[in-house]
Amino acid sequence: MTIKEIARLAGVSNSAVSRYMNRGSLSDDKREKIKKVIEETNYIPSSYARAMRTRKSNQIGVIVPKINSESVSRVVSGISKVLNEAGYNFLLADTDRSLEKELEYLEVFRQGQIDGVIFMATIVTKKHIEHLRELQKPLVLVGQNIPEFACVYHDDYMAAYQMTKTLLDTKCKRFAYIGVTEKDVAAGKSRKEGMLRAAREHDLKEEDIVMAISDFTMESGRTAMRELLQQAPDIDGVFCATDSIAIGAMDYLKEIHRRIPKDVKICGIGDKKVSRLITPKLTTVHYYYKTSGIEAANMLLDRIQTEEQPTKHTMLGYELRIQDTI
Amino acid sequence: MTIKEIARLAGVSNSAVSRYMNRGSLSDDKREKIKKVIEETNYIPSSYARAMRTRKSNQIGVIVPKINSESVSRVVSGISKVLNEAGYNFLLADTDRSLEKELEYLEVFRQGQIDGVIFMATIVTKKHIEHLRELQKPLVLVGQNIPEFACVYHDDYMAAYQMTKTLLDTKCKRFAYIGVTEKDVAAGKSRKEGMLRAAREHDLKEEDIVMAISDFTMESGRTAMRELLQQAPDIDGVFCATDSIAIGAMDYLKEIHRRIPKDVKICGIGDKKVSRLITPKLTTVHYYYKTSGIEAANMLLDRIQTEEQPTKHTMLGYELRIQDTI
DNA sequence: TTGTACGCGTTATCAC
DNA sequence: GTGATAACGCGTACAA
Repeated sequence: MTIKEIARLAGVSNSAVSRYMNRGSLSDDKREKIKKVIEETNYIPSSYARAMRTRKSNQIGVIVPKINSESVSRVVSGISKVLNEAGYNFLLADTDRSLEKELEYLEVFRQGQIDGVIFMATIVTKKHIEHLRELQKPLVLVGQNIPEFACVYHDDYMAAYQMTKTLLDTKCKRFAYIGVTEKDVAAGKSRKEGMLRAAREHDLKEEDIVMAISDFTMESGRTAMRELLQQAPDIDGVFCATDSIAIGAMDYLKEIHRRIPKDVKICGIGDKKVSRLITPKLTTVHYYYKTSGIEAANMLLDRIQTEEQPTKHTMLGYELRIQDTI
Repeated sequence: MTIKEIARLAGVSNSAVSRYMNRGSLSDDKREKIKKVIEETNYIPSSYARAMRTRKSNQIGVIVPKINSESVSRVVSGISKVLNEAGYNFLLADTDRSLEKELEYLEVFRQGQIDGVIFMATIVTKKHIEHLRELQKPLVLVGQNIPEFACVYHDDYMAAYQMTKTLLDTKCKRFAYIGVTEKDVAAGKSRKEGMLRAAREHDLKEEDIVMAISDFTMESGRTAMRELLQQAPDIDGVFCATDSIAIGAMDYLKEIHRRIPKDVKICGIGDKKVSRLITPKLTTVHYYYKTSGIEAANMLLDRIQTEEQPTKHTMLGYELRIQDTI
């Protein structure tokens, strides 16, 4: 069924049918005729032709590092909610934490039928910046603060500062930090710097702090904890850049029968659901992941609908969740 | 940049450029000329025009009940892997467990630029069947077994049977079951029936079993456990249809100081990551969620590429994970 | 191998 | 308000 056939069957012109489907401005009798024919034939306009003609797909590209991760899937859930209500669909690109795949998808989305892109960033290289510039489509970053582009992110620096300060206030003697690569500015660099500020305020020098770099898995957090203890067996306070790391570290501490929080205090960032299920309950920082997805999607829709927008930066707050590991 | 302009700049015809972009059959000198012009101009063919012309979008629609759920996000991760490697993108539709939204999305995907659909089903009503029939596009269901359509699902009946049997073999006296609505055939009906078979084999009649219906949340599992204990305080064995329910139930049991597994034995299905993190570790059944996503995506690609396929049904096995709650 | 010409289905433009 | 017609950009049958 094409618009042409409908027009023929209804005894009107193509344009009349097109008007019927879109705005209006049509006499009532034609409207009736067309309505009847369309109902009889179950006519559906070709979204292919429409997209080609209007250069609008109503599709958003969403790039995420790992969909089967709690924080990411919560962000996506927020994005989904907003976009759907606005009549948009979205293509999900899961990069499995591969920087190359991120670049590839930016390219795919640049070439494809995509009205805008939400990019949940981790490590942002120069190449990333170049690709983002070349995108030439409305864009919002989630999770990282890049001045040049519109962003939604959390206050990692202050979150880490407050969490560390709270930990150090409990007067632990030997303080350790397990972070992630500083190439990830939000989770790596900012959180480390926040932690360092709190340490300084407690008269700790950087060289007094036992530190390790982990990746985003529990297993890696576990290993880091083990290695730190070999280096400094008297550790009695650990701040971890993420909950997964903290949970992995706790797992090891339990295994070697260190009591938490009596022997070792520990805390993280992210407030994963499991934090409240394990024993003892992990002290952590709540992040508004779903909200950040909602904010990002709304921001993107703004940018799509009204051009010449200034790049907006939205920084979300956080909330300390003091539980039983501190 | 259009194909026409490239042709003009290279001094060849449109079709030569088109041939260059697609198959080949072109003299080397023209090939060179075109290549040069394309590189200079950064020409990218319009995916809109191409999609319209070929009626292929290379886009798959994926409908899921809740993306921020561990099992669902694992399935999606599997789907993503396969589709991306095959050069497909996918639109993710998160229905938040709303049956209406499922129907809406089936309609959106029917009308839209979609080459095929993967539908992760929960409750399949007659309306669903109708919509699925009307879809007229390659389709694979995940998680439910509907004879009429291609499906990938787990052996819920046997998984529940084996898990329950193992639980009852530990000789608990008062057995309870917390399930989900039987409208969900896979998680509700099949698991219940598997459970019942094991119960019968242990000479338990259906009326001897204390039962409750929960939804898919921990909170609901917690409530169900509390209510069951009011009804039958001597419960010493609980089989839960999902891990989330079991974890919620455990949370309540711990709160009222029932020892697990000494006072009450408990187990679930799904093998969520957290099952191994809580104390005691939950005995459960491992499901191959990511694999089911991979299988479904491969099956769909088959159906897209070769028509006149018989509807295939793939049932995946499972693996008992006997841990500390039994 | 190469180029011409047309079709895909819609929306936009412009006369009436 | 209405209808003919021109784009939109690509792929391809067909003739050369």
